[in-house]
Amino acid sequence: MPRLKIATWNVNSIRQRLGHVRDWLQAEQPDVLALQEIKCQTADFPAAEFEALGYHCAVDGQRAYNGVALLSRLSPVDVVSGLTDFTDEQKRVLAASYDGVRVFDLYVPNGQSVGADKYAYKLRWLEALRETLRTALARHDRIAVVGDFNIAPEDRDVHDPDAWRGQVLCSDAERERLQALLALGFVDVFRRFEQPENSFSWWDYRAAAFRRNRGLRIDLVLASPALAAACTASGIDRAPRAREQPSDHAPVWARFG
DNA sequence: ATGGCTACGATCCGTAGA
Repeated sequence: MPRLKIATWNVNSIRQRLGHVRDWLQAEQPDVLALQEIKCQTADFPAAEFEALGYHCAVDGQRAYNGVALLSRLSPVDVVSGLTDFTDEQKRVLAASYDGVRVFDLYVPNGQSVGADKYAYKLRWLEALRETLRTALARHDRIAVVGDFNIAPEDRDVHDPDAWRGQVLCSDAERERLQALLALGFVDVFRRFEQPENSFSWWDYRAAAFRRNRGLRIDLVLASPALAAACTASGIDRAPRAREQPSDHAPVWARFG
């Protein structure tokens, strides 16, 4: 089992957040950093900036919305975009292997509101994800599934569970689909370790939500059984969220091996 | 008080996020 620090960060535009990401890479030295909402075409991704820091880039971008990228110390192997048997114009999934560890970078659809067309798309998308991961488990022992899941797994992942109950990101149907991933054997490694109460990974830009710690934990690191057994630590780094012009998400990381 | 803020791509507002 290689020693790996794997992290995920929804950066809400890589062009707006280039300085923050560069600083965080240098400070935290992750082996793999999965980015979501890069919001640029693949050709416009600032790959040279990261290559200068010693990172390889695998990118699946699109104009204005969505877009995912994997930054890594090791060269990515067997890079695959998208879910299997699910046609999608939206760039939300990128997978690659590093020293025998398969990493899936996900930007799960937001869903807008319960009952909306986008919500139905989100649920279908999560069902296709389950099939993709079920197939992957048959091929790979060590799998990390990381990203912006846009689902708060439990009430303790929500600053005000009563206000959020039944709302998008917290609805039973969404949580059931997340549980269906865990039922495949994946582990939410953050909860394998002692964590502060009210640990969140996203805070609304509005109403001073970060200062008041009114957030949700919706960015996750899931690990297959064999990889979870090698997990030694996991956490959320709130520091970048406290900076000027932050992403609304914080980086979430886990150490393996 | 059902909003608040930020980014995009188009303009000076609409779409989207969560």
